[in-house]
Amino acid sequence: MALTQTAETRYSKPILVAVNKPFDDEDGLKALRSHPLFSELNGKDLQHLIQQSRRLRPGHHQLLYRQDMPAHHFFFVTSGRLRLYRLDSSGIDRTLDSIAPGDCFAEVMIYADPPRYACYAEALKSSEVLMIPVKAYQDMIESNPKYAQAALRHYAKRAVSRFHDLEIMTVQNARDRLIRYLIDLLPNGAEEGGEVELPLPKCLVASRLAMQPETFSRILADLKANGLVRVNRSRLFISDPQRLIEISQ
Amino acid sequence: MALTQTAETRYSKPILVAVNKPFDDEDGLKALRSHPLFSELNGKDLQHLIQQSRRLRPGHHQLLYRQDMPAHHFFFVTSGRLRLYRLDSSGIDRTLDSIAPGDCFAEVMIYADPPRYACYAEALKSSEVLMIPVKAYQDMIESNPKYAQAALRHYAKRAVSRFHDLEIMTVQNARDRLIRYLIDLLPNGAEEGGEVELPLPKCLVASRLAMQPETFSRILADLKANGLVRVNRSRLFISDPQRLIEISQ
DNA sequence: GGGAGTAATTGACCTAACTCAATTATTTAC
DNA sequence: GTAAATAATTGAGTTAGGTCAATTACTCCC
Repeated sequence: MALTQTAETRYSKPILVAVNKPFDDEDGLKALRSHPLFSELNGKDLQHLIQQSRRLRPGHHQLLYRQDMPAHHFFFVTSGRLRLYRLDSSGIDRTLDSIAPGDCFAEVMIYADPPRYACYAEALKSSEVLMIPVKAYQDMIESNPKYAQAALRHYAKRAVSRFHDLEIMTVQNARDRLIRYLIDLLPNGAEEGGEVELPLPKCLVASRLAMQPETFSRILADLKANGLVRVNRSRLFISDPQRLIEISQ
Repeated sequence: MALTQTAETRYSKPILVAVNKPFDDEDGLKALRSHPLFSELNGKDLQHLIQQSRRLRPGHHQLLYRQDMPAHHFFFVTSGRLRLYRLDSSGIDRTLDSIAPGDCFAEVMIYADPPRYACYAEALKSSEVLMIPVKAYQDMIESNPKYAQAALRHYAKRAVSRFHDLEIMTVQNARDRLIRYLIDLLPNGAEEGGEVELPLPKCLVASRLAMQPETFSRILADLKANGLVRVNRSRLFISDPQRLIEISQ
């Protein structure tokens, strides 16, 4: 596999630059087709888009882009796990989002002006990612305006979901933020209990929720002691979400 | 002015229901035309949209909608000041955004499914707001696909800006969140100093930044004592943003 | 313009959450 | 498979920021 390495940071492995490699994976293609940004595309347009894209296979801690870099591509994940984060002047690393297979990321930069990445993106384990040129997608939408409807729905949904993330962060205490975060991970929300898998290692969930790893650990230990969650590594079992919500009044 | 009052809450004045009233205000129309969601529309389409819309004139503490209500309209502000907030189970009120003339709000709900408002919206002073039926805007875009481009740019921008808001909230200490917030209010960012007006009363800025009003007051007093900001009511003068950033390492 | 209600400030006190440190698990890399 | 690196947990001590309370300053009405 032909890869070249460019710039490096003291926090992560160097940025990965892919040499063209066909995206012919059956499962990957299927996943792509089921994403709202691509599901409306006809076979020819999708094929054309894929031809202009490149496949990346970043490993653990490998950077895909860094904040403030010009954004010429956006990404679709077919396997693995990634995270978005920012670094402030004192080098503190703040996790903003986790990315799973089937997700798109940096896609909002398609219409940013100037198009620069708003954060860093790194793989948390070996992943496979399709790197799509912004221009290719834009051109396609422009030449086929009916595609814009689906994109519009996607972008609006993304804005709503960021708004929701923001809402959690206005909760003033760490315990309640964590509870809100866990409830959101449940497939049916607060409706019924279930098992959830933390999408990030605990120390990064802590960072995402603006608390220290020690605080995260203590809160979780306390919820466990009170029979509110059962913990097995990064899998949590929540039998009664309503009770969790009650104690977070 | 013909208005009817419906449901009420213990937090705000009742929701305002407008009876049709033409939107023929020169300045208002001009403001609307300069918003990305409307600037591309031709005169006829814009006129048609306005005809289907209603004008509201909410007063202080008047509610425009409440969270979880079905969202049939979105809004454009021509004068005044509003805020978006959520209420949690214990009745704590968390401010999520401030809205100024020239802004649109609840517009992301156009493509939500199901379309329900994600928060409350209330006027902070007498304001004038255009209430646009979601369906009217959707129909117009669908019949005129080239309009979708501008909408797409707007939605993407909105998603980026929510992401940025989220980023501030991952900052762990109250002082640094406040500093980041102030820098963002400066017209040129950290580039050069200037005067900023808080878009919300101080107690609501505190709520927006997940801190208590007392904490806000103390931090601001401290920044003032250190010559970092000069304070005059809700107007703050920041002469040296770089110094502010430095101390927030 | 005066009174009611709300917002802002300040002090004293307290506690949630941070820091530092040491130990034990768990991953990752060779 | 084993060593090295990283993540998680737990304890002890400290502090930022929350809480409660009292005072002052605004703002919005009538």
